[in-house]
Amino acid sequence: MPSPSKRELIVDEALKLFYRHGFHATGVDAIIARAGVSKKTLYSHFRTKDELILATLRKRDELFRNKLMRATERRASEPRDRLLAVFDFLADWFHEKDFNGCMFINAAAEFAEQDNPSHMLSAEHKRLVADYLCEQAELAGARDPVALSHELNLLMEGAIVYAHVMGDKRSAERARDMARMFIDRQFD
Amino acid sequence: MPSPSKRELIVDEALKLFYRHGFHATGVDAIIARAGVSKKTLYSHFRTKDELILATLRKRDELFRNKLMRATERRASEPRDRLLAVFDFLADWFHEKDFNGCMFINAAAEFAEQDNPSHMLSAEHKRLVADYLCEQAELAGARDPVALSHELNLLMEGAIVYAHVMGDKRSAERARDMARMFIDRQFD
DNA sequence: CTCTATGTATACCGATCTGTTTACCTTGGA
DNA sequence: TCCAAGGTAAACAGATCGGTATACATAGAG
Repeated sequence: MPSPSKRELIVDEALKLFYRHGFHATGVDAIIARAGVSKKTLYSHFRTKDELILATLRKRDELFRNKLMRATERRASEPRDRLLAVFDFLADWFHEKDFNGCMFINAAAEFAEQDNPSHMLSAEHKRLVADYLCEQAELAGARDPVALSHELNLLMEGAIVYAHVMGDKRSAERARDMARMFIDRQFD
Repeated sequence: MPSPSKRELIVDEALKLFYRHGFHATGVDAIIARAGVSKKTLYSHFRTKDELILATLRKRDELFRNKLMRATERRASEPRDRLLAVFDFLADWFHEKDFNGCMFINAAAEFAEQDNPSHMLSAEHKRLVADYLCEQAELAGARDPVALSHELNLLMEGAIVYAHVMGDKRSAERARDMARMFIDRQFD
């Protein structure tokens, strides 16, 4: 049976390359070269490149949401404060040297059809982030947690686009200021 | 000298294909086939595919901003109302059958480096849209037109991402409701 | 020691990519 | 009528694509 560490190695390198250069622009040859693995090994773990892309997106989803949850829970202990702390997490993320936007927005751009598996997985990721926000909003005792989570999520997406397309990293602070209005409105 | 109508034909077909399938995934062979033009003709008008991509993005920018301005000015005569009408334009756009997100967000996803010409052109497009919003905010007599235009623009980007990645077309209405708060705040 | 599993390295497949070249056609103007 | 401009169709070049196959190395278990 295939060694799990090889598989992980491949996914990790694919993650970096897909995120930096895009999915279509990254060939499997580049991935195996960086992973130090033969092509046969790659195709023993993944039937096609598309399957590798899906595995990569799943790992990215797991890593990203863990990072988001850890960061916000480290910054703030009260759920209501965590709703704001999400935007501090964004600010840090935007300033990472290899920031290249949201990988799932990028994936949806390259796999435009709504029924494409990679596109669907991207939508699922966004839904899971919104679920986390909703959960925190509930814990905070917001009047309408669902509506609030959608508002905050929409602000996050806007900030990410601003930061990536226009290179304006202050968008995290702007979105944070905007978010405060919607949070406060839930607790008057 | 090359006939202008041929060039236009090529750009128009490239626009459709790039928007629908992405830039890397669309080959020049598909473009010339759809345009009914020989490869030599394409390369007499554009030195490389990248140059064609840039010309395509320039045309998209022109078409999109004209459509945005016409639609908002048709819907509302007062500048302050136009700021809200932008989100009605978004709603209509999201419901077009060939809606595939914002072509410039998609371009920035495929050409991730900030100094890539296509990425820079995408940033410029976003800046020009923000300029239009700022102009309308000024005409409306907003207290801080620059800040308001950034807020509205960020809401627009968020709504677009929501609509494309998650397929949630109601995001235009949600963003509109959110926008009202920031607009009203400028005129108390 | 030997067999088997797992891996590497590499050649190869057919398709497709961007871009060039060749040969031929059509059309308008002097 | 003839010529040049601008076009088409198609072959071609060289690289790269995703994916397969072959040959060989290595290491652990019996």
